[in-house]
Amino acid sequence: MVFFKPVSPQPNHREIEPRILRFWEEGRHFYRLIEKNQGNEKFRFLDGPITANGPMGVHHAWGRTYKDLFQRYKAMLGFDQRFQNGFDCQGLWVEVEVEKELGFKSKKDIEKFGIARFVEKCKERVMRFSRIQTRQSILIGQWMDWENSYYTMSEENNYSIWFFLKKCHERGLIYEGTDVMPWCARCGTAISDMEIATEGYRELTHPSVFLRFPVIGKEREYLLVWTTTPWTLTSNTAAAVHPELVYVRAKKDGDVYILAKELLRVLGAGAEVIEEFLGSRLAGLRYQGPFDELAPQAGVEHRVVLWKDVSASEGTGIVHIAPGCGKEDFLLGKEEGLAVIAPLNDDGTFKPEFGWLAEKYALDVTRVIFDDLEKKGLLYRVEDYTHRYPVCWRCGEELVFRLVDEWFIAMDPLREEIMASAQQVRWIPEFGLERELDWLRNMGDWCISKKRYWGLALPIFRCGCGWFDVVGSKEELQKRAVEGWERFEGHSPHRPWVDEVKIACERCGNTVPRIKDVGNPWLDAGIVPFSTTYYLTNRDYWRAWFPFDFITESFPGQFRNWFYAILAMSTVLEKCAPFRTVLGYATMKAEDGREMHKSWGNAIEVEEAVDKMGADTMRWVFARHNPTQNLLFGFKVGEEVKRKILTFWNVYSFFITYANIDGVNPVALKVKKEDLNRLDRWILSRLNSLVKLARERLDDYDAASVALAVETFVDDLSTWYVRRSRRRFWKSDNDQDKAGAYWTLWTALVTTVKLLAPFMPFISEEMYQNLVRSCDPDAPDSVHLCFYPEPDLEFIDEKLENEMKVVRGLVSLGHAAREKARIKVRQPLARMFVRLKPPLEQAVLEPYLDVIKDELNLREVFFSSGEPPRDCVTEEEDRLAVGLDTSITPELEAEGLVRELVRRIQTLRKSAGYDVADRIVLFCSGTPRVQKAIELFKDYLRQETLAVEIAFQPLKEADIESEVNVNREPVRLALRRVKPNG
RNA sequence: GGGCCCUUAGCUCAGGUGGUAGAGCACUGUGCUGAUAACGCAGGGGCCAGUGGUUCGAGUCCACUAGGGCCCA
Repeated sequence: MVFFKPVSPQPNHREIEPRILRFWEEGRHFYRLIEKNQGNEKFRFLDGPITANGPMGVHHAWGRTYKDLFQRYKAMLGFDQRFQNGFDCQGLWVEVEVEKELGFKSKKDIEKFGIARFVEKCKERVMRFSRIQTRQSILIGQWMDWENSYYTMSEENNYSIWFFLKKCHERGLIYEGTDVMPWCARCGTAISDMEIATEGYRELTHPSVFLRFPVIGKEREYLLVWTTTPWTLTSNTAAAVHPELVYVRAKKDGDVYILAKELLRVLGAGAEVIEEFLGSRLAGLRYQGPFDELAPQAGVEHRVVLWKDVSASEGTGIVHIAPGCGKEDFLLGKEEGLAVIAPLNDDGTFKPEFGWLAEKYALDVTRVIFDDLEKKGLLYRVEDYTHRYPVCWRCGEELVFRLVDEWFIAMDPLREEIMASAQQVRWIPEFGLERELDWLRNMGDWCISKKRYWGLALPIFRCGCGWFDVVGSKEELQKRAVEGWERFEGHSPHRPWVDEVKIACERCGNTVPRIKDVGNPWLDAGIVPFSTTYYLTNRDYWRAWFPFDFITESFPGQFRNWFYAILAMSTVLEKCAPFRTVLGYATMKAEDGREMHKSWGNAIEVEEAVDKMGADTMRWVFARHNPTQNLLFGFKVGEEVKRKILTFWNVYSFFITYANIDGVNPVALKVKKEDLNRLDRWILSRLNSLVKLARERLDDYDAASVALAVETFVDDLSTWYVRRSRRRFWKSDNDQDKAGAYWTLWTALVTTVKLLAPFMPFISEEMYQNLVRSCDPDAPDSVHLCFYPEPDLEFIDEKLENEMKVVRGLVSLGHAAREKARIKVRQPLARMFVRLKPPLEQAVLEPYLDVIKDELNLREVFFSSGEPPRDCVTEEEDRLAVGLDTSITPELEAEGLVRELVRRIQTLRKSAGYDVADRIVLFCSGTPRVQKAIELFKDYLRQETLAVEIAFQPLKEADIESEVNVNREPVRLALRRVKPNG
């Protein structure tokens, strides 16, 4: 009886993976897994939300592999889990893409289109891509409760943030501040530090200008200053010098210039130093500003101030200060009480009061400013300057610095608490903690507002009288609403609907609208430890699932983003970290070591990877990689990994082939431990050592060590266990030795398949169905419903494993000696001498003699403490030496000849299309030498070729005939299949 | 300017607690031919970035230098 489905020589992922997906869908295995574990001890995983703003990339698949792997592992251990996936929905990134779809250029286009319609478009886009990402995730084998994914645009999420902000307000942490912020004119919004530092700089070349500020009260005497942002000169109110730096007055072409001595070279040749002095002497010096004729400059007194941050490494050592146009300038201006001029509208154009510059875009006026300075005689020199300049991380537009009113959460009072939370967490790798603490030490106040449309509606209501309050819930809003509730009711808490609601000022009684701003999107992602566990509406549920045991995300960026947001928000709400362990992984690059870019042709899409290499292969590439290192991903590494999988598949295929021939049902095998031979016990020891390691390493969230150990094990299984055990499967006796071999190989395969299930869910399911379900109807009907293997310590025998290592080393030397003597393994040899490495006793290796003799085709192996006989071919390594006796007797030669013959006949069997178990009649004729060899090894020949009869007369009706040379002897061969007759 | 990580064979990477360098790919030779559009074995190829230290002994621990990456200012 045949138990197993025949196996193709190679796994076809294109056929297997979709079939297994259908199998899971029809069998509802995922939901049955959840039900099976319900009520057990919990494993709490929190999914960091993926931005649902485009198709997923292969780098997402890396993270999803970890997420799926550890959740599957914990599920196989029986842990109760939520399996909730998350989508990040709100924010500028979505708006930018929708604007592109609609062909919009600026915020005006959005307002014209209508905020309500625009917001609906944003929602639609998110829904579209969340569906696409879900489909992609299923393709890579991720098991999640897809019907129950969370969306950060949900009411639960938005109102939870309201609650959080109210908590902050109760602690007095929320304030409106005026600050100079990096500003994207196209997007019309400030860009926060968090966003800018991640990917917000580009190497750019701009024209820079040296210009002169006339010193008041002096003829033809000037401060020489330098700037790379000419538009900011319109708002200059001061010039800064370093108090301890040496400055000079230098004469050039009849004019006198003041600048740092070290930078005198910018004046060019012919400058003559009149005087040297410290910068501090310049303090208070008054000068004429470059754009005093503009209305906003009226009444502004320009003077020199002292500033320690002035550098003498570039420019002139005198820094132009415009407190309305630069962050540092603004701080300095505050200290020095300087006038603040804010020149730009939110679209980056000059305000109307800037005369001839009005409505011109700040980054477009460089030329006209130079011309104007030239006309006024203030221009000294223009030169190109290359520097890292901030750009909008979403739309790529160059940023300007703009004085704005934004809302902040004060972080100083929270800094220590959040740091304490961060220290409660186990960071993998460990340096993660230092990174996070470094960020926490240096972080500024959290700018939470954005002057945009699609996002969290900040629940801040501010009255013209200066009073403001934060509303903490929908219910509170309804209770306090004095206007517009009916127009809002029934809508999601988004713009424009929520803007209809107005409350009363508690100070002056006026009707107060919500501020127009939406929230920073990291608030959305930061609240999910609470919103997804119903913190506000179901405390019992929250208590059961909070804090989370595990999160895993890509390190770069997340220290200041998601890790930061969830730590900060959880610290405010519960004074603790919301997760216990975080596994971080590095950055994915293309195979050529460069970043993946569609335009460079080195980007790989998820679908393409799944189609070409298979989801399992891709997952294995990820799982075996050291997560702290950048991963170079591509089809080359895919091919390498595929071959490792193929080795395992070949062992599986080998087992199935012979188990079917023998009609073996492994479950019914009665095998006692005494039936197992040394190789069986060896591979079972290796197997159980592997299981033990897998458990230990996975419990420590270390998938790579397990994957690499599995690869080593599979190599041992294939190239040593199976190779040395083949004959036991081929032979015709169905004895206990054979049963032991089948049982051992089956056990090794099934256990490994279960070990691999979290790593490669498809192929392990495929193999499990055939290896286990085919012969054991009582077994769970999916490998993912099985219990994860437990090591049987009884089988672990370190001594045996070490001895086998020596044996394999010895065999390796034997092969090397044969190689050196150029005698193929097929030719039997009489003897090999072995000199062991001193502490090793010959008795220890005695039991392995058969294995060694078989592998090297030797009659005898002799151990000795001395050197091997002189006429031997020797090989030595690490004080272990072998000597091969290469003399070939006629009898040995005859045996070699028959072996060669066997090989030829096997090839013929194959070409004739025989099944491996078909019996044959064999015709064989040749020289007397051949005839004699056959006579001598007749039994061997029959056994190996499954010949029921060896004929020396030509066959009638031969299936295949051939004339060959065997060891230079001509031989005629013919085969005929024997019809099975019951 | 400060902090963190990395630097091992031509390429991609392994190398707990310090004890005479490993794998896969590629290359060369070769074997097997009942796992065969596979597989095995063998070989060449590394002063483990450099320099100092600790140690009987350092790829491994410490310091510094150089190159690469990330973060902060």
